[in-house]
Amino acid sequence: MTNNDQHVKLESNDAYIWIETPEPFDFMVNLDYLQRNPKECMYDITDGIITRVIDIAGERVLVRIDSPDNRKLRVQFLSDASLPTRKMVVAYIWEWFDLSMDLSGFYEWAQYDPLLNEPVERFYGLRIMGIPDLFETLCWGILGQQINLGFAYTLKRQFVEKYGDAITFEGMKYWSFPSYESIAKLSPTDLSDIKMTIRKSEYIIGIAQLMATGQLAKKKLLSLGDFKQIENALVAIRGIGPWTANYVMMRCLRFPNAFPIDDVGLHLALKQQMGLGRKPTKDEIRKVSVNWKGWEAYATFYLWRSKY
DNA sequence: GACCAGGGGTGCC
DNA sequence: GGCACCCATGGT
Repeated sequence: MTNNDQHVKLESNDAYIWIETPEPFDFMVNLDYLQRNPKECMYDITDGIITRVIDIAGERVLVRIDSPDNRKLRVQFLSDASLPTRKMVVAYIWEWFDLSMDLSGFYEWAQYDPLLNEPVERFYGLRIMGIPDLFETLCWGILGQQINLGFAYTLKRQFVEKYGDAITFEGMKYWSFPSYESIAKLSPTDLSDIKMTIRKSEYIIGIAQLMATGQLAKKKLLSLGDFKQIENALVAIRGIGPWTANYVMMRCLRFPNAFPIDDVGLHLALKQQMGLGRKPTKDEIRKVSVNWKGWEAYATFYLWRSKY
């Protein structure tokens, strides 16, 4: 939580907080990823400036993030926040942009990989933009199961606007994700009016209940340590299969070797990069990903970006 | 009206 | 563990 202190100048009366980012980092490339879908409801991006709420243990802080030099992150606080809270907001942003990850080991070989050399050059400085909150990641993963992304964003927006809270600033609403405490109290039919299937409602409410009782928590998962143990613990939960487990380990738990191999987006990107004319089989994917050795999550993320 | 979409559960072998 | 089958719902 404090490993980023050395990169941050923090004084309580500063108008801005600056975050030094490690090489390689390209703010615009990461911003382009965040802007991949106009239906996104968890933040606004206008003229290269991100505005969003960051939830710190129930305290909702509205911030703006930009980067005049495309390298350092500039954070402006639009809500009053104590110094400890500001530090936690910075830690959140640090994690959001995956700034603890040393990418040199990835670029070292990826620039020579026949499927990755193009994406790696085109998106140089891209990091896996994560979802630090476990409940939000799990919900997003389940919402996205077996439906097109456009509809998934619609579902998320309806879910957030019905059960989340908003801060209004200069006429705009900025949302925070619904808490698992509030979702744990719902019954599956409560969500049917926002076009969520009963099955998905059951999954999400069940997970909210596991988190509300403390049986499921990010720290608890991470404390298991071993990759396979964490994956098994996730898959044991109803509604979480191999794809969702690896998706969560990739975007929330920050395992660079997480690999959602069943992902349709990955399949389509590989179809294009491999020039197949059809989606690759699982065996073909296993074959071409042998060299990705421990960087499967980053390989997947760059391939996702490549299919545009 | 097919077919597809950033899958998962269940039952069977 | 691997496989077939069912499940829902909006987009195209």
